[in-house]
Amino acid sequence: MVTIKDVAKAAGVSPMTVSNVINDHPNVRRSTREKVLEAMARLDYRVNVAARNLSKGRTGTIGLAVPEVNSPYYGRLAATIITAAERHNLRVSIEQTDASRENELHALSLSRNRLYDGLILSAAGMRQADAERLKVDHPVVILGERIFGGPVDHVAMPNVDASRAATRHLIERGCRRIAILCGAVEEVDVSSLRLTGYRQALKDAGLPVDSALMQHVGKLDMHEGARCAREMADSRLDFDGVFCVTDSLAMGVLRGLADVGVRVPEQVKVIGFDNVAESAFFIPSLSTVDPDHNTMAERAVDLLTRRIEQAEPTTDREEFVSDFSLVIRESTGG
Amino acid sequence: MVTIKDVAKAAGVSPMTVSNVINDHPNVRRSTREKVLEAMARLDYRVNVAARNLSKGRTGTIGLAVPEVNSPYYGRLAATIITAAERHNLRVSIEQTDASRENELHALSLSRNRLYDGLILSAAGMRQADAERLKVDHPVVILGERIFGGPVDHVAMPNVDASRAATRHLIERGCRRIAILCGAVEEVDVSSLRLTGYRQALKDAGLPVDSALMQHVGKLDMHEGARCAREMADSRLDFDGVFCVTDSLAMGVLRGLADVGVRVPEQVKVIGFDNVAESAFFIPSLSTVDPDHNTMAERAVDLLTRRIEQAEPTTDREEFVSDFSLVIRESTGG
DNA sequence: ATGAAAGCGCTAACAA
DNA sequence: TTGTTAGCGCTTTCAT
Repeated sequence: MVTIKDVAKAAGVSPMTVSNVINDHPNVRRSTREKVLEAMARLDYRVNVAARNLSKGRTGTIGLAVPEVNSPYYGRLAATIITAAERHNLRVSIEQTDASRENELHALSLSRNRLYDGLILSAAGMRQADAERLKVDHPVVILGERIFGGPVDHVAMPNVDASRAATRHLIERGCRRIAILCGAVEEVDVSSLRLTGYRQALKDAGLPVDSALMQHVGKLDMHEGARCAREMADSRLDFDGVFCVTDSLAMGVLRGLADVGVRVPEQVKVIGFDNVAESAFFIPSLSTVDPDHNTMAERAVDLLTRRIEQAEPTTDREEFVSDFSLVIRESTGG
Repeated sequence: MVTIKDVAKAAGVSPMTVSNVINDHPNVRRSTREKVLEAMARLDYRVNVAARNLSKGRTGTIGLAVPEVNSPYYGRLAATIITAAERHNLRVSIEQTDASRENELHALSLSRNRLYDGLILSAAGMRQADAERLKVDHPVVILGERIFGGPVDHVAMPNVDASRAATRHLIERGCRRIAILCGAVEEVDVSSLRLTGYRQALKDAGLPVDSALMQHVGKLDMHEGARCAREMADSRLDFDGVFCVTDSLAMGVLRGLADVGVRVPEQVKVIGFDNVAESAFFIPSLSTVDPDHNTMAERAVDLLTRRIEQAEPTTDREEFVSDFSLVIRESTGG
């Protein structure tokens, strides 16, 4: 293993000078720099990042805890975050939490073990009551709709407004009996917030809010969407529109409705939330809400790096809510 | 920051004893262990992983270089690898290469920087001629169909056999003019190998190999699949079956054919390769090849950890090819 | 069973 | 501009 000392010896300088060259410090004479670079190349020297980290008290890595990386939504999030982190010269280590509270807390403790310089936690299992657990000695940015006003920076979606807009769109397209597919509604989360927007839109339009039209599923995935859609149709529930709180659910619904011969958008119109890549290619293509993923991911990384680089901890907290836009496709009549 | 020394002082023992406790070494008296554990808890001590890594010459992290994490195929691969690595107490740091040769070589150099204990490289840009570049001083496992017989362990898919089986399936379902959608065929890669299987199946069945039916696209993604399918239909190419070398391409093809009013499977049958999650939910659902992702990912991690743990480097190399199965769905007539 | 010494490879702070 | 010193927090080795 070639060390900085070996290079120093080979170049006839001190280890410190080699370090200065490696780190592009200004006070190195051009000729010295060249000598050192030549020696580095000749010996095929590589910095030992562990040693540098120990010395600097940094790891150069941030953690990203998401429920699962293999989903259109979190996959895209992870991809964007990795790319954004690269620009700050940070690597991203991924933790899959399976949306469990315990695993999310575990990810927090890993960041406390100084494995990461900071953690981006996409909370899906923790509750508002766990907010205090976010107070760790390393920077944390939280993503998602489970914890608001916590002790750390937070990036969220415009859940209520966007859901209201999505539902309003269905109404404008003539739907009068609009179902919503969401998860269990116990406390503040994706489902409860989007349900609120849905209710608001109905109220705005003077439509009744019928609890028979609120369908609660176990997981917000394609399987559940398909199953639920088939059940709704089989049970002869009267509905002409469906707002799904995620695109995965919505794609499942499209499949489920096709299974039982319900035509979309002629008989039932469907809209989702997330604008995942596949939604444009589904048949029919899926109308949806685009919450500006890129900005969200970049904002999260920016907030985190700001905290990492900031010398003294401060108590100000930033709450960032992204913009959104409606993407109208075939599933609501183009 | 609480260090091992602080704990030692608090517990009235030496730092070494604390270290022994942390690492579950046997030679520690029970009472001593308890004292130390108590002190650790009281001071809220956390090991400094960077320091441990420097000392041990390990990082506890492996690198995973994939073209992009936000694709159904690589997302699933990443998810499975992260889970498998967890079982070995390894974290996974993800590098996105965008399938570029340069970025893949860069990932190799990062692993040389001792950032990772080892690297799983899903090669999509490197060429057979680059095989020698895989000879680095840290363990590497290569995934994919670009480099065979290189200097490192290799995990691959049963490309030729599986493609042959997929094409044969189309023939058995009555197709006689079967198109193939693949990328540019310059050297050994996904496209060339699967094209070989396609040719073999045609030959087996005594069908002519018509180069007009071989469609080459730029990227193996949904956009290109849709575009190509529309062009094939618009150009009045005569075909009654399509074998797509990836599911992403195939989902695009389903969309493209729908755009121009071609019915699947009645007029044209379509089969893909990968069995990504979405393929079961597409309308029509997509027949495809399932290459046993889990085994592949686990095998890759197993091979890598074996190398990491092996004291002396050896020159034996393992070439692992996964099993496959055909998944028959609506797009080929159920 | 426990501890002392040395060092992993690097960099911050200061000295020359 | 360059070099010296002194660690970063941990583990390995060897002594006790």
